Amino acid sequence: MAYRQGLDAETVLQAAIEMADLQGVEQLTLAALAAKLNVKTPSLYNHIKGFPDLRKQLSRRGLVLIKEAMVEAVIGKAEDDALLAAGFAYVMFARKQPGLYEAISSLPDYEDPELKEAGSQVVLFLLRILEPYGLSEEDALHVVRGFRSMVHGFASLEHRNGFRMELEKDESLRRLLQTYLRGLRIAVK
Amino acid sequence: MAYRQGLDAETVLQAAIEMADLQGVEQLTLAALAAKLNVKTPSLYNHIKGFPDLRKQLSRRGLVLIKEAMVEAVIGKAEDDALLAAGFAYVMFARKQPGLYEAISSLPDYEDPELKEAGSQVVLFLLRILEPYGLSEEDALHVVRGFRSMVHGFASLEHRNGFRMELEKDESLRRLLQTYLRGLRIAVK
DNA sequence: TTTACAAAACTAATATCATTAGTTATTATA
DNA sequence: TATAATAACTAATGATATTAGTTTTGTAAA
Repeated sequence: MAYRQGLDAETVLQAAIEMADLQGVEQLTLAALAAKLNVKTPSLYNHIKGFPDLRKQLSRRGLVLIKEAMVEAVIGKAEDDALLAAGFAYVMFARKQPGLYEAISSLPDYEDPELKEAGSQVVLFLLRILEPYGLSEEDALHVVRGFRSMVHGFASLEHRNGFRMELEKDESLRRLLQTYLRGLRIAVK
Repeated sequence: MAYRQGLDAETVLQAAIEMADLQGVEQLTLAALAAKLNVKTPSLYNHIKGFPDLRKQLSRRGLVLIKEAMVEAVIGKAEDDALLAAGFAYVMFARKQPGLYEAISSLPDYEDPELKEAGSQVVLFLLRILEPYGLSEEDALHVVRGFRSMVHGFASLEHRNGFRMELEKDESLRRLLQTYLRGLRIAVK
């Protein structure tokens, strides 16, 4: 009805994030998104390149935010404390923004330069936390892979209700990370 | 053209698996599947309930097969050796049948009874391997969650090219599992 | 052997998507 | 004030899954 709704790219992205978080990234369609924004579907094309592009933007935003959450969480912490905090921050993010997290983990094409860059930031952050451990570069990279596998696997399984037993989930995560870190200490020292 | 193509539910499922493994589960559509089977799309409905049902069947078959792969891998092995072998079998399965693995990890609804059952079989299998460790039931369940997180996370990241550094992937997986198992030994003994 | 029925394929139609082309109204700028 | 850029629109297209109804085929009963 009203021309000039006042939309811009960021507003569209925010609405998409909200919709993904609330109803799952599968339910995110341009049709539903346009309706939410009181606009006809084709109007969205003034602000996004298309559906795949929107999905990519979600992934990128998710990667940036999850890294920021980890950075915030490790303030004033080092070594095992920092890794534990970073791991919990990662999983908490997935809980709080499930749609955005789904967007990260169901990536369109990871070859995209912007996504590559955002992913690298996560890796570089973890490498910095590992510095005090005095690992070789190769060793540190293996640890980063291990850490990412643990937290992503945990968040992913939790998100799809993969943990159905009556058992405290935070405790499972704490034990997973601490058991790994304990093993790491022995390997090192 | 020819009536009576000789299709049945299993043939349709196999073709779907093949298509998912070859081109990714995103590319799996009823239209493409019907074309591959030399049949019109609506004909598929004689053998499947619909698209969501087909996806569910893929997930279930994947869960069954990945559990069988782990069972086969641990023959003649126990404790750490068995867990390591099971973990590698899990990841190898994801590499060999990427579409089927995607189907497992992008599950539609995990609340479905058949999927629940298939998932439980995986958990029960892991619990049996953990028996010799003499853990309490609660401890064992935490370990199962940890193990599943590690291998699923690793397979998932690897599948989407999440590991971009020049670094042997099998070695990363071996270190991840062994580091965790080492930590577990200390916690226990 | 013939007939009847169930099942597997079909055609046709609908609804929901994303996307593109072309149009109109609004805002900003020259 | 006039012009240009832009954000909305309508209309149309092609792909998708799904349903309804039809035709053909295979099988089992009479």
